Amino acid sequence: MSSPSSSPAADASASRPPERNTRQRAAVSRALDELDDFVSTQELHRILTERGERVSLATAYRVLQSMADDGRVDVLRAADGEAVYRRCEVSVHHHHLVCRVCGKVVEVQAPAIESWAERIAAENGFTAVEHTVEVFGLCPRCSAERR
Amino acid sequence: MSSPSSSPAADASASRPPERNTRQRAAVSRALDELDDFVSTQELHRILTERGERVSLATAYRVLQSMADDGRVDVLRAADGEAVYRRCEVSVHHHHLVCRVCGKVVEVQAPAIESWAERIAAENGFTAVEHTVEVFGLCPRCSAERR
DNA sequence: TTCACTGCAAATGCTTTGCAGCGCC
DNA sequence: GGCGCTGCAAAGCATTTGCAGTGAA
Repeated sequence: MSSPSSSPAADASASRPPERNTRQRAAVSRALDELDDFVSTQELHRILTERGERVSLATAYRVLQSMADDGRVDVLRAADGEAVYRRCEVSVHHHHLVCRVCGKVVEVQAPAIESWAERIAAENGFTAVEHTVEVFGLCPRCSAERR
Repeated sequence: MSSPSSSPAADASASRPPERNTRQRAAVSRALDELDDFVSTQELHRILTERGERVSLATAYRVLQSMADDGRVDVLRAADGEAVYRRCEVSVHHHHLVCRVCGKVVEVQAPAIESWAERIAAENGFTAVEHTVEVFGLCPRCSAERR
């Protein structure tokens, strides 16, 4: 998901120009460190703006994209197609049970999933594994209203 | 994402207005029957047009969306955020192991995940469950290049 | 000094919507 | 006939990009 199939740059950071240390990149990186969940570029930009950090939306897009290309952040697609990012190696790992009608969210643990992901990745020779599991459905209340 | 091995048309849409049998809906449905893979609305529209089936793009979007709402098709998000659809109950449900550098994808089975999702949803009173599982890491080749 | 990085605004491309006419039930 | 369904064109939105100015190395 980081780099779509057709991407010619299969050899990651092979011959890419050096990266400069700018105020904007530092701000994005810092904000990601403080966030546990996935955020869209729009959300991250709003957060930065509210903090008084001046980073243009276009730059936020460019920074997050370059971080994703280097594998410094994980990328997912929200249900509505918006791209959402999260710093890798997150601390407290958990998953979400989300009501697709009212949006209610329940955090759930899944030790079984963790080991499954590790095993299946190993079987296919993958390393530096991360995973995301989202379960959608109708919460008790919305289930009742549908009836 | 796609409903596990549960009942297909589980809850017949509560109190939604009846659905009419139109040439356009039939054309979309027929086209989906003949397709094994996921297709975006744009692709489906192009296919219909090439066949001489006159269905506007807006209608294609509306029909696919209503089918998705009723659970008659599964919806996924392509890497670029485009929504892709596939008729349900066809192929086996599976998940993806994705390389975050080169984008390589390996399809994997996860019967354990299916039952786990069902169980955890039930424990919280959720119904009409669906889930998304994304596992990323570095594929064998990219793992080696990073060394 | 060099050239990657930024901001801004215009441009993309997928998806949604307002409206008026059409045709299934 | 009523009203859901269509087509068309006009938005909406997230995301990308051209360009010229700015600043890190």
